Amino acid sequence: MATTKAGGEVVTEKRSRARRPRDSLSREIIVTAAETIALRDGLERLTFQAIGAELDAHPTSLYRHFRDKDELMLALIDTLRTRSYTGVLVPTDDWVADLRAQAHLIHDHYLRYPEFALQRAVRRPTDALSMEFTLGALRRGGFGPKEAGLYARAIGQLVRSASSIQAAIEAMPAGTRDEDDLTWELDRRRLDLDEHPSLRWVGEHLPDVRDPRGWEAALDLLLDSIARRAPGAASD
Amino acid sequence: MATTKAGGEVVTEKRSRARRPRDSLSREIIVTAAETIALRDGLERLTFQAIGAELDAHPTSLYRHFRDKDELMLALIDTLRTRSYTGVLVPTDDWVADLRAQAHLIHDHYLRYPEFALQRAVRRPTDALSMEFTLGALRRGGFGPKEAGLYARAIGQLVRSASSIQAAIEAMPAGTRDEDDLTWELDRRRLDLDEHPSLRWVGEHLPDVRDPRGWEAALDLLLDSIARRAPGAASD
DNA sequence: ACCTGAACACCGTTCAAGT
DNA sequence: ACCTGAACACCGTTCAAGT
Repeated sequence: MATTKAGGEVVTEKRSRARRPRDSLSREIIVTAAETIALRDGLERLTFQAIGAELDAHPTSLYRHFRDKDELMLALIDTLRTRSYTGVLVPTDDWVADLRAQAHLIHDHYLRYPEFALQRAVRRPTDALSMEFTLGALRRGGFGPKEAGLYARAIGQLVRSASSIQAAIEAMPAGTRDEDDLTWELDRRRLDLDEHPSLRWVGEHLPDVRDPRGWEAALDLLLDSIARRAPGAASD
Repeated sequence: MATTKAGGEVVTEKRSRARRPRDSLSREIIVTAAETIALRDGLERLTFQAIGAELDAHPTSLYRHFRDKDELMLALIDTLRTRSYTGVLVPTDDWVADLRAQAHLIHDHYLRYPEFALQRAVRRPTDALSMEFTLGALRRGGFGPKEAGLYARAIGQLVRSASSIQAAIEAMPAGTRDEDDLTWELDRRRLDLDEHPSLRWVGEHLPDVRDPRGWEAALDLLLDSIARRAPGAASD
C-alpha cells in the first residue's frame, strides 16, 4: 500500500475487484513487480498474494505465467544478475587484475542483493558469461585448459560462496544478528579464561566475520598462488 | 480422522489423544526427535507438527521449551556440530597439515548434513572451538596475532562457504538439480557456437560444480600462499 | 484464452482452557 | 506447571467457474 510511484503511473489504492484487462500480464511485468516487492519489503514478503496486490491481479493468475514460485524466483535472480554483470567487465592486459575486478563485481552484486545470497543460483545462464571471462583471463595468463578449468572453479568457489556467507549475515534481521553478536561476545569472554589461549592471544586482531578484510585476504592469497604458478612467472 | 461418536462412549482407535505425562518433554528430547525427522524425512519436513507426531505430543507443547522455530534449529545445529567437531582434531608438529585436516573435517560435516548448509550458523559456540584450533596452528607457524587473525578468517571464509555451496547443490531435490544440469548443458552447447571461445577452449577440463577437485584446489592454493608467508619459510 | 473465487492442505504462533 | 485444543493469520497450489 501507499506505493510511491516514479513516473506518471498512478495506483488507485482500493479494495477493487476490478477485473484485470486481458493479456495485461506477462512474465516481465510479474518479475518487475516481484523485484519491487523484494527490494522494498524484503524477500520474505515476496509472496504470490503480495505480487497480486502489487499488480491488482488475483494471486492465482500468476500461475498462468510461472509454473511455481521457484520458477519465478529463478527468473528474478537471472534478471538481477544480468543487469549487474553484462557489459561491465572488459579484459585488460593485466589478467590478474581482471580476475580481481571480476571477484569484486560478483561480491558487490551479492552485497547489493544480500537476501538472494542464500538462494540457489548456480548453473544459471549468467554463469556462462562469468565463466567465460574467468577462463579468458587465465588463458591470457598462459595456463592450459586443465589448470585454467581447475583454477576457475577454485576462484568461483571462493568468490561466490564467501560473498554468500557475508551477504547472508547482512541479510539477517538486525535483531537476530545482534543477538548472535552478543552470544559470541559472552562466550568469548567466558572462554578466554578457560582453555582457549589462542583466542585470547589473537585478541582484537581477529577481524569480525563481517569485516571485508577477511574476504579480501582470502582473495589475495588465492590470486597470489595462481599468479605464482602461471607459466613464465618470476620464480620469486 | 472422523471418528463417529455414535452414541455413548467411543472406544474406537483414535489418533493418539493420550495425554503425555508431565515433565516428559525436554529440550534434549525435542532436539533428538527433530534430528530424527530431519535426517529421515529432510529438513523441509521438520515442522512443529511433525515433531509433535514423533513424540506423541501436541505441536504447541514445544513452545514451552523453545521460544520459536529458529531457536530449535540453532539448538539442533549446535548439537550436530558439537558431535562432529569435539575431540577429533589434535595438533601435530605440522601446522599446515593441521589446517588442511581441519578444513576437511568441516567440509565433511557440511556434506554429511547438506541440508543445514544454507542455515545461518556463524558465531555459534562451536565456532570458538574451531577458531581456537585454527589460530593455534597459525601461531605455531610463527605468525603474529595480526596475520594469524586475518588468515584464520580467510581460511574460514573459504572452507565454510565453499562447503556450503557444494552441500547446497547436494541438498537440492534431485529433480531440480538435474533440471539445472540440463539447462547448463543446453546453454553451453548453444553458447559454444557463439562468442564464448574460452568455454569451448577449456572443453571437458572444467570440473563440474560438484567435483570436489575445485574445492581442493582452492584450499591448496590458499594454504600454499599462507605457508609461503610464514616467518622462516624457505623463500622458494 | 486469460483471469477470478473458492477451497485445500499446510505452516508458525497465540492463548484460553484443561489436568 | 505443564500439556492440549481451538483459533488466527498466513502460505503455495489446484481447479472449476466466470468473461
